Amino acid sequence: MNKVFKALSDPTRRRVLQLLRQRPMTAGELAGHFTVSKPTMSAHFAVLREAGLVSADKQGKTITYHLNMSVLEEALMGFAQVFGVEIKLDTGDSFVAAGGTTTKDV
Amino acid sequence: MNKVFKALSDPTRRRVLQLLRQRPMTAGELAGHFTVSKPTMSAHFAVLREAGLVSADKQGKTITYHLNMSVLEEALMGFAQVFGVEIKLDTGDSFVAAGGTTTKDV
DNA sequence: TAGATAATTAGCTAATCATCTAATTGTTGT
DNA sequence: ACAACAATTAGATGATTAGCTAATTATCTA
Repeated sequence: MNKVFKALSDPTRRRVLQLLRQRPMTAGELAGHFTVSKPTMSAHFAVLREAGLVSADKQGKTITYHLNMSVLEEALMGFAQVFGVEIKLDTGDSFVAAGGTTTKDV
Repeated sequence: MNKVFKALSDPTRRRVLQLLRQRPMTAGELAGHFTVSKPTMSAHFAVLREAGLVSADKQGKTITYHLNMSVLEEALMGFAQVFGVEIKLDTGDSFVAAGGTTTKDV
């Protein structure tokens, strides 16, 4: 869980996740959105991978990254729980609630 | 907002926030919960202060820190919004919702 | 097979960070 | 005024981090 927070602490990495929210992208495509060098981006990808926030799929000579939304959600859930913040995750087809010692129904 | 995430990226600081969730505490009292030196804790407090996550009240020779729940909530809201995660904050007397481009009522 | 392309790894540097001890500031009580 | 106490600031150190260029690996295609 610490790795997730560490990964999220960098603005570049947060923006990578944001980009991946829309659709999976290759490493090069992602790198094109930033001014830093490709090897630097590669390092950012590695941090995100190790935190489990993204997964890499190799197709031929390109590597496509996609967001692991569940890991992001779990981190958010865990964090909210610790701070007693009611959270409802809209996973697309259902809601899951977490947090709040006294569950106030809405 | 970057300062908030940076502040949250350290486990010690996250635990400080957790402790302050229950009740305000003095710097010394907080430091008592950790094995690191008081100056180190003081530095952690400064990071949390600069992120706006805690506020300091000086009473005589002691300084009492308290959690700025609203800042924490706003950070969580902003983050959730960016990732399209529906969030409901239980602020004690009302709920506030954020996130989700398509608002599914529950 | 050679050249081009996508991405990573290697190796380095400058900056930031968590930590420590020692010194300083400000407040209280005798 | 002075000693004790709470906390911070000063200054130093070792570790981590974000960034770069150059080199490497793996794949595709002419």
